[in-house]
Amino acid sequence: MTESVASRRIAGILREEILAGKLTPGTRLHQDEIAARLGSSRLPVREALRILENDGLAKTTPNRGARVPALTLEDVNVYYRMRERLEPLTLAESLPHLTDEQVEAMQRIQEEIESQDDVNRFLVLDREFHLTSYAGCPSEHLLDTTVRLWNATQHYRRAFMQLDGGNRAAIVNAEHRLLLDAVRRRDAEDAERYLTGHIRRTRVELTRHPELFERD
Amino acid sequence: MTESVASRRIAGILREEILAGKLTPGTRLHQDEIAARLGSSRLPVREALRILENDGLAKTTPNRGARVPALTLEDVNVYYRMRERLEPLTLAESLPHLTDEQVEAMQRIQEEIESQDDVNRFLVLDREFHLTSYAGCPSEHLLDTTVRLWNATQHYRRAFMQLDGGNRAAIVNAEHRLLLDAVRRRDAEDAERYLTGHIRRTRVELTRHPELFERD
DNA sequence: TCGCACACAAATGGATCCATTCTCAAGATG
DNA sequence: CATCTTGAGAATGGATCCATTTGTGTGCGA
Repeated sequence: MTESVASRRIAGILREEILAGKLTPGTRLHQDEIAARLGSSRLPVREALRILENDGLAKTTPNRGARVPALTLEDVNVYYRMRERLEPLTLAESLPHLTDEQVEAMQRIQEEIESQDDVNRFLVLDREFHLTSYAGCPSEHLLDTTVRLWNATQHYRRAFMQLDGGNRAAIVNAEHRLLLDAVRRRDAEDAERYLTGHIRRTRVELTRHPELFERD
Repeated sequence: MTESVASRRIAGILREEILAGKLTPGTRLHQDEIAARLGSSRLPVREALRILENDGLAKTTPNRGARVPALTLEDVNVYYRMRERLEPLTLAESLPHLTDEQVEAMQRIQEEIESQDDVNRFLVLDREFHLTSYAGCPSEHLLDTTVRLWNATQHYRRAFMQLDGGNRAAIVNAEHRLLLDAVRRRDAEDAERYLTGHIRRTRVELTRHPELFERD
């Protein structure tokens, strides 16, 4: 068993299911059902739900159980503006510690992004591209916070891409190319600028589609 | 009973004790001892520790229990730089929704800050001053993240103030006055600038005292 | 026919008990 | 004499059982 503690194992499984889109916002997370499905008692499930709550992937109400949070347009807008401010810091912290191998990995990921057009594959690769650029960040807490923001908004990125994903590939690729070049040069100032613009443009486009979100 | 759920009640009590300095970084959090002290079984204590972990006020290692995290100078430095980027956003979001009564409350708090010189009282009032300025923030998540950053660094602010708190009161008061004036004018640009400077100056001074932190 | 109330069912919260893992110290062995 | 091993004690992790709360459905009354 790779993960010795059941609660972390269960949290990991549920996290993957939520990020993969199998559990969508609004879905009720029944303790009994999850415990039976994953072969444990309800106790580690309860702890797993707390862990997911920390990740922003579950929201529990006392005596009323847990759900995958359904965000409003305003919620997602704020998440993205937090990302615009925080992720450039994460990247700047990471840059000096990034190895040449990691930069080459980003290069290969970007090439694969440009050579295919499956939406779900893009989501995986895009996440990998950016998280690789943060891999050198020496602050565990900053990195965790960054990943949390990615996770909490993952569903809405997917919904947006499935809406009209293809026609913006050229813009994304140009942004990634500029970002990658700045990273390769270890130029934090340029990298921060391109990253901020990348996140901001995505936010603006994403919030043009109110139909993707909960009503207030 | 004001708090119907035991785990939240216990988490609240422990949070207060940590913020008040009764439980210092490095302190081991024994499930049995806490359960006995607060009159419950170990189960809600375990959930409370998870809740505190989300707040950055506890860190649990599988099979080895929980401790109040002891931060290094680099950790606190990063926390503060996250604050420099995030809190101006929180304040800008809050500003349009702040009531005149809340601005007056900030005024009264600042006056009390200037009229006394007890370190612990200052810590409480300073926290109240800033959190009041964020009270209008419509995004629960952004506000929670902000409070988390405050909580996680609270101990080191106290240690710093107890070191040589008094002689910097004039600077803090000037910064607060400028911030309060910008808030009263609902001037987000000025408010963000003064707030960023306030946090940054505190970080620079704080990190001049490596003796306050864990060695790496 | 509509509305309120009571009751039953289902899900979560908490307590107790058992299993597992880690720590630490004492003793044996090279 | 140092180091590795082993075992006892203690603390955490997990399972089962019971209590409490919530939500829903049915039946009675107006």
